Parts: sequence; C-alpha cells; structure tokens
Amino acid sequence: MGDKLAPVRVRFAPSPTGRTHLGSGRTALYNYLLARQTGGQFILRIEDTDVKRYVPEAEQELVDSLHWLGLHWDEGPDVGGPYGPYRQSERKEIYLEYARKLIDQDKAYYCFCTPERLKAMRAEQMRLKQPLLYDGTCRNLTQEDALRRVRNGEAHVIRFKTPREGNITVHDYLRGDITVENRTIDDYILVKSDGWALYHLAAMVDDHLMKITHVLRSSEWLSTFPLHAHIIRAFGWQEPTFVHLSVFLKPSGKGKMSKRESDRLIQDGYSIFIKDLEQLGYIPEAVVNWIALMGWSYDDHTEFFTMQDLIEKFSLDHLNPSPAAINFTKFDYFNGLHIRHLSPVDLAHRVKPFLIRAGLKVDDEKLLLIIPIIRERLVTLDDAVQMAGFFFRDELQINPQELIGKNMSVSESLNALEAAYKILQPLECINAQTAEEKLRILADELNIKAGQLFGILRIAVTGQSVSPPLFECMDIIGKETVLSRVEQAIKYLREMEDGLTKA
RNA sequence: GCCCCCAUCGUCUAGGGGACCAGGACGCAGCCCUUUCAAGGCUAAAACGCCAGUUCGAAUCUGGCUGGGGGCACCA
Repeated sequence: MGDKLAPVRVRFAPSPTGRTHLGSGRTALYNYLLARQTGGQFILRIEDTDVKRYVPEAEQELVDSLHWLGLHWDEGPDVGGPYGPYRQSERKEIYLEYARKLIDQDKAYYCFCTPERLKAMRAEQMRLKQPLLYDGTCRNLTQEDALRRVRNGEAHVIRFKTPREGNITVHDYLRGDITVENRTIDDYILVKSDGWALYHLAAMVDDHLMKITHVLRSSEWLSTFPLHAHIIRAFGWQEPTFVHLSVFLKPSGKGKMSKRESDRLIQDGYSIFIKDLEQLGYIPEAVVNWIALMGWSYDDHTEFFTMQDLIEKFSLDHLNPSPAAINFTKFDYFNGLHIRHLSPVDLAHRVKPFLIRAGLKVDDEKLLLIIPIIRERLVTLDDAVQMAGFFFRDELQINPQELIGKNMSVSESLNALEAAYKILQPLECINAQTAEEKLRILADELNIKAGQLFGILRIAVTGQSVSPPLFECMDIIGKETVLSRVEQAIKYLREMEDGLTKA
C-alpha cells in the first residue's frame, strides 16, 4: 500500500444535472492531488447521457467552481486530449458497440419488458417483501428470437446477464475485499430504449478506453461496485484501483444533506455550493484545506495545508471510510486562517470587489493601509464592508445616543469630547505617537478611564462601537476628516444636552 | 423488505494489541494581553455505542446487537 505511486490517470466524472457542491469538490480535489503528486493526468469527463435531467448552466458552474478551487485538468471537453471525446453524449456509438460485444458473448441480452410491466413487477415484489430485482423474463430468449424482434422495431433495452450462481469479490482500497452473492445483483440495464448507455456501462467503457488507473468516487457507488466489476471482467479488462470516498452528512451529523437542509444553511449565511461560497467571501485556499481534511488526515497535529502541501502530502492510506458531518464553524476558522496568510496586496485585491459591491468608492492606496489593521479581524472577505466601510464613506450614520460614554452623562461626554478636540486640533497629524499619551493624560484629568474616552472618540470617528484600533484608524482617515467628524459629534451631543435642559 | 458500508470528545480527526486513566483542531468556558472587536498565548470541561469472546493484556482482533449511511430507476 501507499508509498510512491507510479503516475496515475484519474478522472472526475460529474453529470451536469445540478449545482456543484462541496462533495463533488472534494472528490475532484482528491483526484487532482493524486494526479499532481504522481505526475499523472487529471481528466474531466462530462457524463451527460441523461437528456431529461440535463441542466444547461450546470456545466459552466462546474467548470467555474473547479477552476476557482484551483483545479485544472489535463484532458477534458474544453482542452481536448488523446482519448476524447470527453463528453459522453458524443460517445453514444462507442457504448453501443461494446454492448453488442457483450450480447455476442451471451453476457448481455435484449429485454422487451415495458416500463409499465417492470413497475407492476416491483410493486408485487414490494408486496411480497421480496428483493427488488428483474425477474428475468427476457433473459432466456433465444438470440434469433430477440434479434428478430429488434429488427421488427420492437422497443427494447440491453441488460447485463449477471451470473445467477456463486459470488463475486471486489476490492475497495479503503475497505478491503467485499464479497457479494451474485443472486443479489440485478440484471441492470446497460442501454436504454432510446439507445443511450447508462452509467454502469458508459463509465466502465470510458475508464477502460481512457486508461484510468484509479477511480476515486463517491461511496454511493459502493453498492453497484460488484456489478461494475462483473462488467469489467466480462470484457476481460484490467480493473482500476477503486477508492470509494465517504459521504458528507449535514452539520448535525444526523443524516445526509437535503434540499431543506441546504436552504436552512443559506439562511445562516453558509452554503454547500462552491459558487455561493465565493460570493459569501470565502477564499478557495480555505475551502480546499477544509474539505481536504474531511475524510483525510495527515498526522495527529498538522491542519494548515496549502494546495502545494496537499499535493506533496496527500495519501490514499490516510483516507477515512466513515461519513463526515460538514462543520461550517471550522470552515470559518480556516477562512480566517488563510486570509491571515495572504500578502496585504493579495488581500486588498480580494477584498476590493466586496467593498465595491457594497457601494463604496474604493481608493486603492488607502485600502492597502487599511489591510494590516483589519486582516486579523476578518472571517470572510465580506466582513471588510462592516469593518472598514467608514473609511470610504463621506457621511457617517451615527446614533447620537452612542456618543454617551460608558457610565457617563451627556454633559460629561460632551465635555470630554470637546477637551479631546482641543488636543487633536493643533496636531500635525493624528496617530498613536502624537495623540495617545496626551489623550490618556486627559482621561486622567477628567477622572475617567481611557477606554471611556476612546469609546466616545471611536463612535465619533468611525460611527461604530467596534472598529480596528482607534489611532490607526484616525491616522488613515486623516486629521481633516477626523476633526470634522469630532465636530459633528460635538454638535450631536450639544443638541442632546440642550434637549435635556429644556425638558 | 432485501443488499452493502461505517462506528474515538458536540464536530473534524490521531490511533493498527502493552508507549492511551486516549493526542491534536474547531467550538464552548475561564484567564492573560488589551482603547472596542479580533488575532495570539495559557488552562479547563469533553469521546473509545453496547454485550460477549480471543489474549497475561483490547480503542485496536472476532462475533452479535444497536445506531448511522448508501443502494435496490429505461438517474448519475
């Protein structure tokens, strides 16, 4: 097991039927890591044989999501490659050809049972509490008979002729050997009546033709794994290494993600859809780190990983087969962690679109000054709007009530602010060096705590009770604006005092 | 109903018979730092699902039970 793998050929093979979520992202990531680590190829294959479920926008979202995560493929529908086409809808004839090979060898057969009959059959089986398997009506039709009916244009599908006796042992990399009795495996449909192959056939054929060496896929495929092995063996092909990845459970750990659950998450400001995460202000470095660690670990203490780290350290041997609950709280932690690892210039570039989206006029130079004082306070990029919006607004929206210092009266607050103004006014510029000591002395003289004074000033200057460090803020805002904001605050306090004396 | 998989703190996990009265991380609580909020540092509470068996010894191996998950489509 493990050690140094020879170059692998791996694939991520989604069907464009819906939005791209974290589970897909992780499967794609693991495949990608293995390819990069071994110097092999990562292939994107679009499994779009189901015309009815096809969602046109899905493929674009898929491509955007993977690119955003930093995953790029060596072969795929958009970049081509030596084993194309990479879209199953362009490979219909190939699957048909292989299905016929199976029929010729009596390993598959034509079936003329109608969907209605099948439905009734299943209902009956349900009633009798029997396993839900095809009853084999068409299994023993003679080749001539079947062929004649096919030529006559009778609607038909092609089914796999699963052995009735004995059992099959398949090998999953994480779980070891799994043995199943053949009689519990259905005669699955390989080709539908419209001529399109189903996953079971198409994926096996493609994996073979595309020389896939390792199949890392969701564990929802575990139950059809024996069938897949039968198909591969029926063709006499070499089996790739199969690795079935654990599923993601909802945050509570009780049950899998559902539509309902996913809607609730969005209410809470989270989402399982990768595209949404970008909008919410999460950065791809954090997403990658986080999902990599759900089902895989490196050792008993390392948790911070860049994509490069993962490429070097990822190993199939440390994969965990048990289901994992998605933990968004930890995701927030990882996002903050990775944000703090970004260079100021990089962070500025990433934060800027969020500020602009909030309607702020962003000055690049000023933004770069702000980054150092907000970076350890950001959980998401979007937090910058709350945290630093006041730097880019001409008018502050402040609640005059908040200008009253903690445990202070209106007149005391006014008095303190006016005194502070007198200290700030003559300064060349306002920052920790020029102003802090003087204001602390003032607080002493007024017999209030420095925190009380700074609190009033913070509201006056930033408009909010929570902000980056006061003096850094004042320095960036500039003396002129600081003074005018303090003047405005003094005005508010005077109005309040007047109101009080009148009453 | 049938088949398959899984099982360590609330969550993600380390652990592969003695190094484990079980380690790390998030979260939670407390403390330190501190002009607010963070970040950072320190401390605490917190888990081997249950029952048998194998063994001198079991979180680790075996069986059963329970719980959870997946599948049983002319979806992937």
